[in-house]
Amino acid sequence: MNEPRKLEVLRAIVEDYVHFREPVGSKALVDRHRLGVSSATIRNDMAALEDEGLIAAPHTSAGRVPTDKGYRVFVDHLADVRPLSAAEKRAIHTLLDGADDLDDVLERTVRLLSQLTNQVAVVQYPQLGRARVRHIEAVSLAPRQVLLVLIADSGSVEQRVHAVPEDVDRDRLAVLRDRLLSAAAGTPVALLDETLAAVVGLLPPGEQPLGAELARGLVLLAASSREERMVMAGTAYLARSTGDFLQSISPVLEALEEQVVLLRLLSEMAGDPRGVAVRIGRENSYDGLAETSVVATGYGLGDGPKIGVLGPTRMDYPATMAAVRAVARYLSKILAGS
Amino acid sequence: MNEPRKLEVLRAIVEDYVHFREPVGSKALVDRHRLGVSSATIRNDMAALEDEGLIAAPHTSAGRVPTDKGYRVFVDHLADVRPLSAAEKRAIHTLLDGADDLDDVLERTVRLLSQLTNQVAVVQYPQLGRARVRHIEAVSLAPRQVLLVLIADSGSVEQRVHAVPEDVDRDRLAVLRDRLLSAAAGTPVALLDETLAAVVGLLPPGEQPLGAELARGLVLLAASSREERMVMAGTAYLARSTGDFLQSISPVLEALEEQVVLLRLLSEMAGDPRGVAVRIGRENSYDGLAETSVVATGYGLGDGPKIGVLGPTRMDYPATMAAVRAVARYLSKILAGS
DNA sequence: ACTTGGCACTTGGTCCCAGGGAGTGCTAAC
DNA sequence: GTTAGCACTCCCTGGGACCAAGTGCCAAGT
Repeated sequence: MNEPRKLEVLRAIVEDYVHFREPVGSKALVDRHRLGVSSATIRNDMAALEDEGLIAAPHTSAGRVPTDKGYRVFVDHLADVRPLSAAEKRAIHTLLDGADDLDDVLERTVRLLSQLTNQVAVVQYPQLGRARVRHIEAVSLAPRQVLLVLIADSGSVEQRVHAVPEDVDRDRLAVLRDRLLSAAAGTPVALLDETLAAVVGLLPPGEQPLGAELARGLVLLAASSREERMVMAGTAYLARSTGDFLQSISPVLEALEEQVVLLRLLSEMAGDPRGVAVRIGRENSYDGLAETSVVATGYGLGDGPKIGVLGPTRMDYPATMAAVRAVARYLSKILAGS
Repeated sequence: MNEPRKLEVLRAIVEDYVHFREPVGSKALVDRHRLGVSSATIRNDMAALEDEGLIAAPHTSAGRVPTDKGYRVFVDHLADVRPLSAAEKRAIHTLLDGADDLDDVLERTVRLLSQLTNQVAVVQYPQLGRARVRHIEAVSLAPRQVLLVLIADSGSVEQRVHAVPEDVDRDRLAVLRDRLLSAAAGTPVALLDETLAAVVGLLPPGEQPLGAELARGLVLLAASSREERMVMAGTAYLARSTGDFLQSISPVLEALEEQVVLLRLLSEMAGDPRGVAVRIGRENSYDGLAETSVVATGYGLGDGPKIGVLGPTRMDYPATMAAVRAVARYLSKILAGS
């Protein structure tokens, strides 16, 4: 058995199936690809591929369709991430330049990615956890209400009104805030807890309860934002990838609303050597996504927040991977610059 | 012709069609409702209703289906808003109590409404425009970067980092902020523009450029938040209302993503005497929503932000209207209390 | 003036059947 | 290891018959 050719056949099947959206047979294969052998030979190869579980036939006399495992082999061994076209690169630049806010940047990014891939795109907000504290603010609104603001060097700003047990005036609050800020500035948000606890211990006894309460509020703030939000766009594409896929659109929409599910999914996705991680069909532990693939990668520093695309397993992996990677890179650049 | 009975027939048709999701014929009608007359009589009534454009037949030998106009008459003259069941009321209380944040409240509310109606629910954020300024904060982050925070008595907090043309130190900024705040506190956010302009004029000449810049930033902040956000939940229900409706799910999803469209739609919706506004099918100017109805009402004070539900024209209007109204009332109460 | 039973008519849905097409697996020969 | 040929399987399509549901209308009844 000719191993390289067999893989070539798999590639051809995947490409044709993605393109024409219907099972592909041996004859069509030799017609459309220069495989240099006859359809009978291809049939033998296909039988072997089927034995290995890489392709499957919906019924006896239909062509073959790639299985999740088949896509996996395709993605791992056969797909080269196709570079974007010049027009696409231009689109990225024009759409993303001129955004101001972090919110605005993410919003535009996710729309862009969705349009590039014709699929649902999601992007995770930068995690405060990995960022460092840039600024802390505490403003007294009412006698026992304090507005706490936590600003990270990732550019994100979190704020919440926090109730405190005793009345505080402006000046007292300002002093406390300065103490907390000078201790916390520059420390990773993830360590805010210990850092603040240490400072509170050094406060004059009379100030300790209030200080502790403020510290608690700030830590809560950091935690509640680490419990992550995300933005998404392009849900309409789900409905447009009609056909058999349509029955399963409802669970997918549910998954998209259950942000917790999605967030876990994204954070589980380890980057592969080429920098883009792919989860195919049932590889996603979540049942509602059994017929969907997720292509994602991190952006920003380190193994940061994720950005990705979600679509039917029958998707154009090389193109999608390229788009995700390109957009993630550009996004990283923008965030680093601002 | 017996007018009251004709309307009764219309009601029966609407109810049955909503219930069984298939065209309803004269015979089925007399079987399921105590109309007291024979099917032939009903046929005559139905012919009349069809002449008036209130119902239509998909094809010659099918039953009749209400038209948009038919639903309109039903909603205006035949539907009494059915009170919620005790269980539903309990659900509202348990789900909404215990929310802290404004974000959290709205999030829970929209989920709740979606579950109550089995449809897509949307809620608009409170508009800063109608609220009054409670607090203004300006924090210098870097030499030429100031974090501006605007807090309204509606409970909403808007913040953004704003670039200023000259270096500012803490104290100078604090003085400026106090001037701005004391002038603006209590004025409607919508009038922030003029109010601040007046104060800036009274500043010492050296402070005017900076003051003007801060004022500009605050006005921008107010404006950008008035340009409104919204939360939604239950998109999965769209897909579940399967059938002929499914083709049109894609435009609906698009409309939901185009928040601008939705926001305009909601704000156009004038309350009707019973306090809940209904837009049926093509009454929505937006094409993508030609087969969807929107049931909405305002919450909070006056003709405030809107909360509503969106689903197929073939929906249970009385139940939906009741749910929307009940949830809106409870939401108002919660927001007023906090 | 309504209401009603009866009846002819229309039409979509379903079931069945046959034919065609696409594709496969296998075998035997190259 | 490759290829041609062939029998076989199975889906899809279209046509035809049939049925059920529903209508519109008319003539008769109240």
